[in-house]
Amino acid sequence: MTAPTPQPPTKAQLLELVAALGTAQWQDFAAAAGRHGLTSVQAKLLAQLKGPVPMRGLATLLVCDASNVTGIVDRLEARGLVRREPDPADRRVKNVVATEEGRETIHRVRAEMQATHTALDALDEDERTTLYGLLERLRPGMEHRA
Amino acid sequence: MTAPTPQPPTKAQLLELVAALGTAQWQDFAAAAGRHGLTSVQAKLLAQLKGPVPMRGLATLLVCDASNVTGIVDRLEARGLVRREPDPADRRVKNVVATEEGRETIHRVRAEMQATHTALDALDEDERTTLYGLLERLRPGMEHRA
DNA sequence: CATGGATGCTTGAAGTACTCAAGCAACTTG
DNA sequence: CAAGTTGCTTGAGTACTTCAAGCATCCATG
Repeated sequence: MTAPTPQPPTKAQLLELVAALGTAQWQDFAAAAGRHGLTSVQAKLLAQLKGPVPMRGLATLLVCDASNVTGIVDRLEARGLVRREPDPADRRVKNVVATEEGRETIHRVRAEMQATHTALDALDEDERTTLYGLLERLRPGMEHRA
Repeated sequence: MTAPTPQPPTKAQLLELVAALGTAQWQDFAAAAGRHGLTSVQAKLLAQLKGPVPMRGLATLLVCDASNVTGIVDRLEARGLVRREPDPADRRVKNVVATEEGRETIHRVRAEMQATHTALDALDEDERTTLYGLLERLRPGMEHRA
């Protein structure tokens, strides 16, 4: 390992590789979600619900218009995977929470991302640590999109 | 760097980080595409056109139904960014090629992914090489989706 | 070479995702 | 309390997506 300095990849190559990996993981996620009757967008929303989140918060997390969230939550609610609860402190706000079934479903979706899990198994602990460190350094600049 | 063996991240953490990065890059791509009047899907299709590609090939590359490609190419063709050419060897096939304007457009979109470029600039050559190597090892398992 | 079965593309129907403009309710501030 | 702000929904319009059908062309077998 730590090979004898191979040709450093160009930024373009690295970019393409990251994109390819991201796409592959997304496909894996979408396929797993599909097996549970969810679209990838619905699953992604469900994945954000560690606790109660107001509609507006979801729009921010998903980087989309609030009116879009209404529809997605409508469909998830129709399936009994989430619930809208009134916010005790502000009557305008509706907090979305995952139901027990919702939590189980998203948990299974994550567990069933076989391609992704298998891929990660190809690395040992040290490599994972290194990778994590490098990726973390990549993150900051990616966050701040106006 | 190469810190004194910090806690190795769990697979879940690593997974989440990769997902976050993928999402950030996709947002960046979508925003850049939007500035040129393209949806992210249209831009993604355009990005596949290094040479002539039959409709069916595009469906395979984008992992979607062939009938879906018809619509996307229709809209790109209406904007003059791609062209459908008959295949000399098989009259059923239509090969899609990017026009000069199409090539320029996708080139600019890539160049304008500022957040992504800035993020990659945070790494030096050695780190990029290491990262590339690790990500490449991740790829194989991600490819084989039925 | 005729015919039956693939294969490549398009169309139409139906549902999801997405944005923008408007509207209503509720909060906040002067 | 009035005016402005914020949170959510609705409605219109477009894009994306799949599936089922249909047409043209290719290919293999007899």
